[in-house]
Amino acid sequence: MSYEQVTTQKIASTIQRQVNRAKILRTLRILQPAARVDLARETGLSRATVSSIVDELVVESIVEEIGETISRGGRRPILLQVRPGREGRFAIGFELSRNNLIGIVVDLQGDIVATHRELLPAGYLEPAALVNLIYKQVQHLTDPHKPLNQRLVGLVGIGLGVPGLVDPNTGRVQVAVQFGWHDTPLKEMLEESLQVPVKVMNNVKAAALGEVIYSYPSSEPSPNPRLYVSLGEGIGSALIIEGKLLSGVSHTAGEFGHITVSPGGPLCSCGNTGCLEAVAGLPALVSRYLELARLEEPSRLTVAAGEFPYLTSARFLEAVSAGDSLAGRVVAEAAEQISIALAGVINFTNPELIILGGPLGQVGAALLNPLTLALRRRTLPLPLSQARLITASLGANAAGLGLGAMLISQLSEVVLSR
Amino acid sequence: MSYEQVTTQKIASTIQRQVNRAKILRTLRILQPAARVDLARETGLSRATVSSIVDELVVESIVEEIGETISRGGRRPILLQVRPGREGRFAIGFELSRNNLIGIVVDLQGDIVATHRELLPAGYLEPAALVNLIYKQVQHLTDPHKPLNQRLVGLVGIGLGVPGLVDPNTGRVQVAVQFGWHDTPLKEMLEESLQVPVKVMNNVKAAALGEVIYSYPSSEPSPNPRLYVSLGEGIGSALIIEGKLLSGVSHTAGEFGHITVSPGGPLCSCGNTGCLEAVAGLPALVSRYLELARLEEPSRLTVAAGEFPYLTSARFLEAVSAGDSLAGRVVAEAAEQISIALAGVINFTNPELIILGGPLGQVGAALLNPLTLALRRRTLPLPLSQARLITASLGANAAGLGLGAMLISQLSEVVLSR
DNA sequence: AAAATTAAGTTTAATACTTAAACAAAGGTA
DNA sequence: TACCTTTGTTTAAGTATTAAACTTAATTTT
Repeated sequence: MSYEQVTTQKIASTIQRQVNRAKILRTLRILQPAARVDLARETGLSRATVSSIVDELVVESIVEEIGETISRGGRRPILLQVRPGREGRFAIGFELSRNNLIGIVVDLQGDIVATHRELLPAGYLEPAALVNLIYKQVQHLTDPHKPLNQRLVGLVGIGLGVPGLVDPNTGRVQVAVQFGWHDTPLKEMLEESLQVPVKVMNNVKAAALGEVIYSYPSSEPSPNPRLYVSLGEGIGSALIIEGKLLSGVSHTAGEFGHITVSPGGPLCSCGNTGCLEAVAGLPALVSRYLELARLEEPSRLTVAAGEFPYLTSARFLEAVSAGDSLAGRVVAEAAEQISIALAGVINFTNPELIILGGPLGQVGAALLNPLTLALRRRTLPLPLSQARLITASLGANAAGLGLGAMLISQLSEVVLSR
Repeated sequence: MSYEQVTTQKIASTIQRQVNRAKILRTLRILQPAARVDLARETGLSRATVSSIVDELVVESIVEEIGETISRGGRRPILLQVRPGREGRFAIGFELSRNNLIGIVVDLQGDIVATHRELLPAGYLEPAALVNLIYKQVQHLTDPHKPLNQRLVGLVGIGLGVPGLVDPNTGRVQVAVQFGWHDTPLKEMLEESLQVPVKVMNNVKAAALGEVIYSYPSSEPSPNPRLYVSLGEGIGSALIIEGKLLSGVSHTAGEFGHITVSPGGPLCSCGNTGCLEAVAGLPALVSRYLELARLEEPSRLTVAAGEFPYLTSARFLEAVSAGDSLAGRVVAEAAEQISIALAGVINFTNPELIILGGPLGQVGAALLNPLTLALRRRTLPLPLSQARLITASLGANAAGLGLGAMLISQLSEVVLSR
């Protein structure tokens, strides 16, 4: 296997070495461009050690020299940087949704090097067919100037975000309703096909990782919780602590849509009553809009929203953005309900950052204004004052970026076994 | 300072050494009693390395040889164990409450070696007075057979649980209403007085640590979330992941009592309406009991609960335990409300263990039966099926044990700087 | 312009650890 | 008694780090 021969990184034998390698790589990613002295000063290691490790990293094409800089009264420092693009190390993150497969190449600097979007054929998607599709996309996404058998050189791994319940440790998709999958060993299949490490996880969680990592670029993972909430047809969330996702025993942590916000309220698909999703998921908002319209202003039904059976979530969101006052009211009502669940989670986790994503999460002021007002009522002052509330910014790239960045950052992490 | 000379542990210089030391100590604590071979087999280290590190640990009186065991066809293995009692290393955990200061000595095996309970003088307690009290208790709690200036030899550190808002990193008590403290640097004061490392944290969180650690004794910290909920006058909780407490940006994580469970319900002291604490805190239950009693069965007022002004939380709980049906109804109503908040947190964190503590949390079936029924309605099936619900078991020792065990376990942890 | 100084990076010698392999100790088995 | 096993220790070789010396290459001073 040419891949293994060329890129298998010579495993730094001692833990000491691994720790120092990781330290240097992390420091360089933050300080870059920087000289060996800078790394020595910042890491506390001797210049000799830094030299030795940097040499290793250069041989492994993880780091490169980019010329000298001005002297400050002595030998010129040689500037180093983490190697950008597909010449160095890179990772590919994929997001699978009902209709699309989006692939994103992330380099060592965390930048996007290439993207590819592919429409999926309608109908049932076999796991094996997906593996094939990804195999082909990987060819598209890798360096076209390299010969085919060299394309995977430098690929650290690939990640895949799947809408469904995934065990991120085994990479098995336990349930993916949209595709009718049950206990599908996607990680295994992909690793066999591509011969690179594969990470499979839930797509919302992958998106959360992306939004969180790129919300404070190039900084260290924070020890404080950061929360990502996705508001759309369904409502989900993810909590990230020290750069790691909270997964839970059965990998369902982050379940946000089934928090009870209206005890005794409408019946939810889960069997409980008054779940957030049942009152503030997009389908519920569309129904509520139609209900109010029929009651109060039947004229609207044909103007902004189209005939009764044709009001889709997308059209509803357009109406909100266009400033439709009735739609605005519906969103404001939803904000009230969302605030109940969100205030609970803010009180409970005391996060430093909350990122609102998903179609509804990104409609802007129509949601944010009533939501922040309601949160002020329902949240304890201290945790609320520490929580920055922002809107997601990566769009459809979030999951791919999250997975890519995660794989990249694993290069500068040390895992102490046991 | 004789303390420093005798016990300062010769800092194992390299990271490699630290990691291996920690690995061996952790393994021994689990396998004990065990021979050097066993440790080598289990840790994957060579017998030579194990010998060298064990020798070090014996010199530092952390480990001791306890004689030979039967041969299996060769030289007899020499059994080792972590040194028990105050001859080896030990830690002291204190819990401060309104009326008591409880101190507990925990040894390397996690066992209680000594305890001391002291009634606090009524009235305002100066921080300096507390420091003095603790200083004296430490004398009581250490080995009476040793000369005074040798008593602190082997003391790894002391911990203190305080009812109030504490920054566990700086050890400053930000607010402790019961004692009228504001931004009090207790850790600093105690370290200056005692010359040992001090950890100060919130008492409920310390109790959570204790209950969680001792619920699965001697096992490794789980990567899955474990939740401790304290139900009493106030309602609080703590979430523990990988053996570490979720603290939050402003150290208020775990706030459970101010989750909205009854939107538009009764006004809470925090300003919000329908908080869990406002409807299921003990004062609310007492009021509710009196309300129902007056309405339905005025005769009870003089029987089980005493005259109107004399029904205390304690008496109410006695009535519950005695099987008073009206009190049972009140608790069942509270269980319904608690289930709303708890279901939300179970869905959100997907814990493997939930420990109910606090006076109300431990009343037994009167709470557990309606609570488990309600949880079944409000929680998603998968997370619920994975969550084991148990009752706290350490009583007043929980916080002290938690702090002691935490300090002890830090001996076998490696912190990678930066 | 030569000499002195400064700074970056490399080499070297000393030190610290780990490990495989040899060895010693102390038992069993045939 | 001879031989094998197992535990624990010692030894020699290999891997890493570091302080200090050294090299390289500039700037500053005289």
